[in-house]
Amino acid sequence: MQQKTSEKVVVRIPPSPTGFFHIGRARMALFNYLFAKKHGGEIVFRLEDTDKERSKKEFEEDIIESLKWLGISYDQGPFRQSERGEIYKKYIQKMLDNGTAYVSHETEGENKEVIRFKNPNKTVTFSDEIRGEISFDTTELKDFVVARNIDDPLYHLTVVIDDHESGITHVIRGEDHISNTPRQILLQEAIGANRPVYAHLPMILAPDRSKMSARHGAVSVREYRAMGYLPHAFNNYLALLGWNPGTEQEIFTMEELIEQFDLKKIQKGGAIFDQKKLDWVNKEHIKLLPEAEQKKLLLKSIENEPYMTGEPELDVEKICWRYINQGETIRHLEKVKELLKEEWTIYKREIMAYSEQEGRGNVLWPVRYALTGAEASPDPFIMLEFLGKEKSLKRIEKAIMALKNAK
RNA sequence: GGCCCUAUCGUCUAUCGGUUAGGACACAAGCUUUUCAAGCUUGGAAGCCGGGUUCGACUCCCGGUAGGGUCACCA
Repeated sequence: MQQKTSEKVVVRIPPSPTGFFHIGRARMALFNYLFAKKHGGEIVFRLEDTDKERSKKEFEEDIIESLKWLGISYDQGPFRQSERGEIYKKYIQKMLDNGTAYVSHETEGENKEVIRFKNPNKTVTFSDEIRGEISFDTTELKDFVVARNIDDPLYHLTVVIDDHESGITHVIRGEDHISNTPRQILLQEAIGANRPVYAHLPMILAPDRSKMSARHGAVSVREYRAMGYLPHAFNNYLALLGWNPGTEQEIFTMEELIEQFDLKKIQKGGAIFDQKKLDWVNKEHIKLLPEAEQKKLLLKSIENEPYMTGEPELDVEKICWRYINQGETIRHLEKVKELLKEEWTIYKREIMAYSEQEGRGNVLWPVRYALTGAEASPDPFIMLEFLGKEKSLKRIEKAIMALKNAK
């Protein structure tokens, strides 16, 4: 049965702690979050750790931390499937009793006996919010295994039971689950669960259009976090990967994302992750920050530059701007040196006035270059501020000496 | 291979039968030099192929091709 739209929306974020939280899962969590918030719904956070071999506490912590960093909160959980054995057992017993599952004697495999689903062998048709109607003939699924034994259920069964128990109304997940859907629907029918609304999102692809993996560079959220991206910018970019509101807006706050989000506007094809565009989105978000915050970020981004960690090496040729001669450059630097003796608000204004008069580049370039010895760096005033008066004066003096010696 | 999904600039995308096919990132050129976590101007760049339907298809239908997903006692 399809859920009534008047019902309260309940979605789930169900990662399995078998690896670091990666960008694909982050985007899936984001879309669930946006959808739930948009409709005033609830979010259930569930850790799918039935694979005892591969599930690790370390990964569980990484998932929780990553969600927190992204600002994706949840209303219930985290639940761990490993702690819900009694619930699953009850359902398996029920299935065994009503004949929708049976104990099967195996000739191959690890166990002599497993629990199989009694497949009614029919065609299952479900409606996907993004792709429309999808049909499968489930005969090829055979009587698939649903549990190793009554205490050891497998993925598809636990998913269906948990979704049912949590009253999940919308399953928003990756495209890789499309072919899992019919067997889960069969299981829902066997345990008497409602059918949620399905929405299968396209995948994030590597630059060669293959599946994203560690081979293709950073894939875990923790790595992007370490690289210094703003969480809101990261969410913004992830949201844009496969979705857009149909307008030309590209930079969104979380609130705007929630406000404008719509499952119907999600793309059907996979999308390549483009770090250059992420950089741009991040930059745009930085511009929205208060000036003090921007300076802090800028300072952090250059903390390892040679001119911050040590003394800059000056190339005498590069001190002068374009065709301005050395004598004139010395004169400009001497003037700036003198102006620098004033207080910050004063000298900034004075130097600016002086360079407007003498030609900005003629004055500002030598100053910036003297301070950093680099062709690319933040502007001279920012550098003056970061370096402090004493260090700045020393470096300008050094540049003047270098010019005089070169004469 | 079977089944399923998908297909517009290099990338992310708009278009929902009639547009010079729009925007953004990236790229190129130029300007600017408080410029490299700026800004401005300009430029090149796309409907996978073949059939239909229609007065008219990027848009609807069918076929092909390509890519992706999935076929576990993993999740």
